Amino acid sequence: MYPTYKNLNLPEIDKDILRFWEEHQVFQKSIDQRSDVENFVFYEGPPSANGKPGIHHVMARTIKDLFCRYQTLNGKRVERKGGWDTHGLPIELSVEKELGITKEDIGKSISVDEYNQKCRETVMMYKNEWDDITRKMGYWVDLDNPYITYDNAYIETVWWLLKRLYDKGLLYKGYTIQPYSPGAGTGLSSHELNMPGAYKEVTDTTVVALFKVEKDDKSAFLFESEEEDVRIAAWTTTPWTLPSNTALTIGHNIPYCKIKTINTYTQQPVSIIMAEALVSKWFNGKNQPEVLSQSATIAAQQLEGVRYEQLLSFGNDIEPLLGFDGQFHTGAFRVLVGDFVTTEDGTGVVHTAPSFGADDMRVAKANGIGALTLVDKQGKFRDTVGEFSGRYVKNYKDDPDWINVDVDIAVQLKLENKALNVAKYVHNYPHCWRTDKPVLYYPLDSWFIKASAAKERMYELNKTINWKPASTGEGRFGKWLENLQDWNLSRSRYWGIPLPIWRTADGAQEKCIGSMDELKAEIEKANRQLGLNQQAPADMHRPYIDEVVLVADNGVAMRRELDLIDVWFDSGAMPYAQWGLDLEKLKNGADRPFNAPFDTMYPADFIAEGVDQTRGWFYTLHAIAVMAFDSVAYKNVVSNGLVLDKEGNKMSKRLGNAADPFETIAKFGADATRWYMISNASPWDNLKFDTAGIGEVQRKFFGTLYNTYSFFALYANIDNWAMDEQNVMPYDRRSELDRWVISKLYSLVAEYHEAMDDYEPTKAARAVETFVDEHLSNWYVRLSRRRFWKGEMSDDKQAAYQTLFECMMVATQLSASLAPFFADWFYRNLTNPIREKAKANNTPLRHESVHLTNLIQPEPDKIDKELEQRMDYAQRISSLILSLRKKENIRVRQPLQKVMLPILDERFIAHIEGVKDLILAETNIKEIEYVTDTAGVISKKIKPNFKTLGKRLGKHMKAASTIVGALSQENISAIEKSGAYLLEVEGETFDLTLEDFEITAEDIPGWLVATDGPLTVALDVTLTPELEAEGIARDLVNRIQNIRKECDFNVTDRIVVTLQRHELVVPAVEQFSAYIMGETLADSLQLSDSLAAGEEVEMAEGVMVRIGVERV
RNA sequence: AGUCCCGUAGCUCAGGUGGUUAGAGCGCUACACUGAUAAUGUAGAGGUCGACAGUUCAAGUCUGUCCGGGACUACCA
Repeated sequence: MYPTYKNLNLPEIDKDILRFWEEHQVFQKSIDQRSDVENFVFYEGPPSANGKPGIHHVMARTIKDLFCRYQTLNGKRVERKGGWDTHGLPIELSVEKELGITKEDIGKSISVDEYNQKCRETVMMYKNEWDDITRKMGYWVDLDNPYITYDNAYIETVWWLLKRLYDKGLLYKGYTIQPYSPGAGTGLSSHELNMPGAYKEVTDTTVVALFKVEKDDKSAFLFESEEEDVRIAAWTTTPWTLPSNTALTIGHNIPYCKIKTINTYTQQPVSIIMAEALVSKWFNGKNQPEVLSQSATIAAQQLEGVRYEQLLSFGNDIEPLLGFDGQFHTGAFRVLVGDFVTTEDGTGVVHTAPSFGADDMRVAKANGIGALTLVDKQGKFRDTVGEFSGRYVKNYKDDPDWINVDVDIAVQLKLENKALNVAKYVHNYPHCWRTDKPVLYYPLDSWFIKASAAKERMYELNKTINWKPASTGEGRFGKWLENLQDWNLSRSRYWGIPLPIWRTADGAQEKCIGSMDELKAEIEKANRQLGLNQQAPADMHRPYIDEVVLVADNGVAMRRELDLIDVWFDSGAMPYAQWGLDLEKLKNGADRPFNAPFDTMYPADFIAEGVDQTRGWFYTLHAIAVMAFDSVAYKNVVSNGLVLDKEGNKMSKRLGNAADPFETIAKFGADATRWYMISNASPWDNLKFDTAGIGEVQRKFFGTLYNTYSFFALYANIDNWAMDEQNVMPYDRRSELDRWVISKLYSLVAEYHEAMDDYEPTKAARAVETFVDEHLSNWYVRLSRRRFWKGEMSDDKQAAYQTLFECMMVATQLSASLAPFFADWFYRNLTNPIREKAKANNTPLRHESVHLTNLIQPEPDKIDKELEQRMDYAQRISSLILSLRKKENIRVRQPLQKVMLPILDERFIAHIEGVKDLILAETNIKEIEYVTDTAGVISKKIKPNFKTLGKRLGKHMKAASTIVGALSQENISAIEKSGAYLLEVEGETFDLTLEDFEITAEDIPGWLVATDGPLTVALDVTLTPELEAEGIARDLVNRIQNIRKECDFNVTDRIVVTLQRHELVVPAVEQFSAYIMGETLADSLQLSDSLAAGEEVEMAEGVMVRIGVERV
């Protein structure tokens, strides 16, 4: 017996199937039963378990899961090792929040040891939620043996990779300008700077400062008289950097000029140099100085090298900077030329303070300029800055009495005739996401990976990766690679992988450690040489590792560089670190000394994450693979878009519009949720998540499949029918309709494989949906219903059952990757009754789960495109006829005598003959008559074929269109007959053939006509008494069936019918009683003059007839 | 600021290489069907295809410039 259900309950199915999978270890079996020579390699991007899973994780993991399941069904072995990302600032932050401490407490009120211990505990805070959502959404991933980035074995592999890069000369220590948070006491990564809300709109005091030009040979041309006061104007939004100014930078192609004016603050005459394009911005406006005279254009080259007086001098020495020429320089107060200067705002001259801007540093180093760093790491002026000493440049201490030093500097400049303009300016500025204070750009020592050296190779290898969508790979990722900067690896933090580099105090000697064995050997060496008694720490984290002292070749002690490495390196190292180092291979100096099964698991065939990982995980995987092994890390990558709320807003906990994945799945089931997410839009488009859409999927797709099954089960149980896999009726013995749906089915299989192989899950899901809904349910089943309930078992009935079974079976397989629960439930409903037999015979349905079966493969010879074309005609013609019936208000139960089809093409007749019976049955019509144009009754419409004619006629097309449209019926007939036409248009002639026209039948005068493209039908709506009687007979069948149903009779119960003698029904009973009795399973049909019992039903408008129905 | 994605019916989306009535589903309205019935069919209303230019005989489709939504990246003075 096939199980039947009252209604479809997807969440309930989830639970049952989940239990089944776990009890029978279906996931494990699905991997084990495949050979490991047919690997499909998947990498899991590790989530961090210190945040709760959201609906967007369900999206990302659905994509991962469905391709892995597809490949499994397709015969591949797909291992899915899970992983956890355990390091990084978010974890540190949540610990600090929980403990109520700040960075400064670490090492004071809490030891680094305790702090890291707390991080280790906290990182798995939501592991249970993650495990739970993983199960409930049906994501198959191995969570029993995950890789964890804080494990020693993982860290050791990361060290090995770093050493490999180190040995290739790709690691270096550099002094660079980085975003730095004085409040937090640490540098910030670009990732942190881009956290939501980091960029805030702030109002800053801006100054156009005036730098007095020193008169010498170089600058002499700027002076018209001995006493002229010539100054260069430069704009800044950070006046606190002005004391640290050591240069001015101009742009090479920017024209400059000199303006004579009166300073509005001091009323003194002054000559000001700035970009010509910006003069109008600062002069002649309201409250602005007036231009007294303007010089001719001054080229940047003339200004380059001009010297000026220091703006605010406090007697500090210029700090030497290592120039690009390899020498240290202390040059200062010169005009430089840089490529980053624009005339979009400011004055076309950039105030340059090398310590507080990356551009500034670069241009200074290129030109032998030194620096002044007059602000310390706490964010306050050093003691040597006169009246500004000790003042915080921003309110980093939350001091209520804090006074903005920018304003004081501006005031001083005004008084000293050194300011052209002081104003408030609103702009976006990055803030530290932890302290909420503005970031400082500050020179810091840090370790870099010379990613720029591998830029070309990364770009080249990227071209071999299949990106979905392609634009992300070429555009966002490709462009990023083209302009690749070195990777800042250092983080001055506590909870992360320590940098494995030891240095002597003078930095002259250093050593990079690549494994635990190496570390142990080096420790022993140090113990011997330095007389220490150290042991390798059991935990490779800080603070233990910091205590290890190694020894340099010259016998000097070396200490570890205190930095940690960027957590992004952790995740990018997972292809190797998830397996760990193989000590044997390591000893033998293998190129890739990683534990098995690394060699068969690299690179990945497929990875997927959100598009926000493009420059995150996708990059770090690629960068490490290219730099360490000159390889790609993955061959196919799907980057999915965001999940937004239904209004299109970003989901956030703060706004309360974030969908809870647990709630959603509990309410709609995992499958409907998954199906909705994938079928609604391509995964790389943003999804406007609306649960109404899940409901729709539930009804439309799952409901339809369920209905189809219920229908099947109802009759299969009555007929005691079961699939006999070893005795299948050949297709050529099945009906046209059967062969049609089989053809459609295999067309679907081909389309499905193509889409899935191309990583286009949306196309695949939609194709399955269309088949199930339109072809299987709304055509095949609807037209076949009668075959299932009519009479005893026959070949035709067998064929119908087998065909329907096959369609459902394949639809299940094709749904299994995306809707794993429902598909398995469906599969088991269909196949459980024959499982034992299938096992005995070793036939395909022996598997206990659809996820253990072998996916149906495309079989081109089962596809009959001609047949599909025929059926398409049948469907469209039926539609046309039904629409005519509707228009004339003739119910479908009322038979009609005939329909006429104009024939435009001889092949058409053959096509229609094949599906004639279906059309006649569907539309309740007796016969089809083909009409050829010789009958002269059809009026036709003619149009030029724009595709063929456009190229030939070119600009005459418009005129030709008018001429062709005006052709008469006779002209059209002539063209059809001769197949040729001489077109004369605008003085030119063209030889046209039949192909150059589109001729359609438009109308048959006197008939009821409808058209759809090339198809036209004309309906004969004449009703004879006999047709009317037959119509009434069918109405009677309908009413009796309704009564049967109301009385809750079984489908197989036999009845006797008594009918009130009414003039409307008498002819029907006289002529069609056998038909009526056959249809309603009636043993007798009596007319009665006085029927008191029974039910009164309406036979026609206002005509009531009494019908008595009794079970035998 | 740069790079990329998106903008087609009230909503969610289709619309190879440009070709003349721009489609589907949902929703709405009306009618029909009724041995799949919390399903199904037919019909109707609903579109200046984000805007403006350009290329072309012909643009939803190609090019450019904007506008709106979003993501990522950034050293912006």
